[in-house]
Amino acid sequence: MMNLIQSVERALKILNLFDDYTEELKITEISNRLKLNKSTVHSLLKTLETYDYIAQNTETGKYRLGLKLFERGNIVLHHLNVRTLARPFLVDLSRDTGHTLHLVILDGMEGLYIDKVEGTSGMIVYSRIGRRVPLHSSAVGKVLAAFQSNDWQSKLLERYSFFRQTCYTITSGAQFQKELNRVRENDYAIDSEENERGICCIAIPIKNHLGRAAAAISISMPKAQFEEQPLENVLGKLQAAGLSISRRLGYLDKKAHL
Amino acid sequence: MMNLIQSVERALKILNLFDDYTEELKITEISNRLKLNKSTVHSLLKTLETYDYIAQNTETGKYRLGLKLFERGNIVLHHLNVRTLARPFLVDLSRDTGHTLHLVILDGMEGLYIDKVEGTSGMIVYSRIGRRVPLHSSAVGKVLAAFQSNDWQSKLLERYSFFRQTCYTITSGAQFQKELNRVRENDYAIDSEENERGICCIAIPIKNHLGRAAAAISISMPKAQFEEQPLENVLGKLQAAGLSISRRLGYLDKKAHL
DNA sequence: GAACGGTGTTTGATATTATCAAACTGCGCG
DNA sequence: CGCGCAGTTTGATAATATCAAACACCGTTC
Repeated sequence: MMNLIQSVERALKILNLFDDYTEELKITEISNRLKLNKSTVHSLLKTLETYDYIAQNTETGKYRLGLKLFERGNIVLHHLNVRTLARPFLVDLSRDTGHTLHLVILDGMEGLYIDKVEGTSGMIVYSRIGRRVPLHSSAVGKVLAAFQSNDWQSKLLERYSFFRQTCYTITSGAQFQKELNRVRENDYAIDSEENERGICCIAIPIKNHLGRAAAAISISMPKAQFEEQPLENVLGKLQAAGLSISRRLGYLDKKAHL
Repeated sequence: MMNLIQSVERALKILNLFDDYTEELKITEISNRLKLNKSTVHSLLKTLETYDYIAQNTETGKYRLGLKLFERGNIVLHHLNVRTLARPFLVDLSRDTGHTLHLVILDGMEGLYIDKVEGTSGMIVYSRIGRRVPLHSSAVGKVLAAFQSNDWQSKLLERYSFFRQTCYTITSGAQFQKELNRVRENDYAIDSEENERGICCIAIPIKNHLGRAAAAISISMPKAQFEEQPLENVLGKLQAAGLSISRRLGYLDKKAHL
């Protein structure tokens, strides 16, 4: 098909190594993990450093991610003005309910957290801006998938692997298809311990001018609280916020043809 | 000195092209600007795209920055926990005063915006998270430079170019040195139309355990408002916030030896 | 204080690999 | 229909990334 450039690939693989490691990496560790010669890694690192994509700790000699990534990342973010539109709503919803709110967009076959407002309850939610979340086991994922075109959904179902996260996770394409249809009808999605034990979420779509989901907002809470109060309490507030944001994005309330 | 890897350099230069251009770029435009062969650029772009650092608009064929940068950028951000510490203070200060607040860190010989809270007054401040600001013409820049080591300052003054931004900009090393000494004594800095006509700023340092500036916070307002009310009104609030954040970073109130 | 194990760094011969021009495809427009 | 202008693919060529090995440095250990 296509010839990728080896050295660039390797450079990007180096950047990707820092995925879960907030810690700094030694040059030898990088070369071991990527099975590359130490001096090759060194050249790559020095190139990345020159352009500020990597920085070296002058004390220890170890390497860490550079500030350029941060700078460039925020330019990307600027494209996604959904975030600035949504933020005040997330803040309000979090204050009203005490729970944690997330804003998530679709990226390939995953959801990508682009904003988060922590609740006051202090419940720990395993998420972070920039992290990813599966489509089949999360409320936001279901919403994002539900409001895409039928063609997109078919392609997704062909390729997707429904790995199990908890004992409640949806693990078949047929089940997921039914769930998506239900989400389209209801205009919201539920995750009841399907992604993480003890945690339940409600999510609603942010729709664009085509009626597709440009993003999804979710509220996360412990199972107990989710069960003891009626769904409508919080769902109404979520949907009101979702509609306001969607309208500002150009959504026109019409029935979308997906 | 050192051999950088050409193809990686070129790939990073492509990413850097998107600096001020939120618009998408055509492959031919990229090759013109970097004076590279079209097919070379194509290979580079496809490699970057495979790793999600570049994305192609399927409609127009044009290229834009990819979401991976956003993801990686937020990992960098996570390192800088100054931001999470400072944010609530910025929000409060903005609500109290109605003005725009900025959080800036030192990166090389420039300031780098890492957070911003817009004021309610609706005044337009030309800044954005990820953007850079000169050290010699901004209040935050003066603060960041003032609270570094003497060695660092000497090196800065040797190399720095004091370009003019407005008719009030400091344009000589001697002047700047005097200004830095004043900032060290007062523990705050002023920018009165030195960076942008009509805009004045007050900035204070966030200090680390060594007494160095880990970051700076500034408040921006129109010249008229800056002149009509006494400085102390807002300066006191800023300094209180600065001290709280500095203490959480390990600052111990002692006189630093810089 | 000499030898060791651990860093990151530099070197230079080698063949792999990125590069370029040119040809190709596909789209929109007159 | 044919022109112009996109992005893409091709393949010969030479430049360039790569590797192993040697180097320099810093602590530790004997």
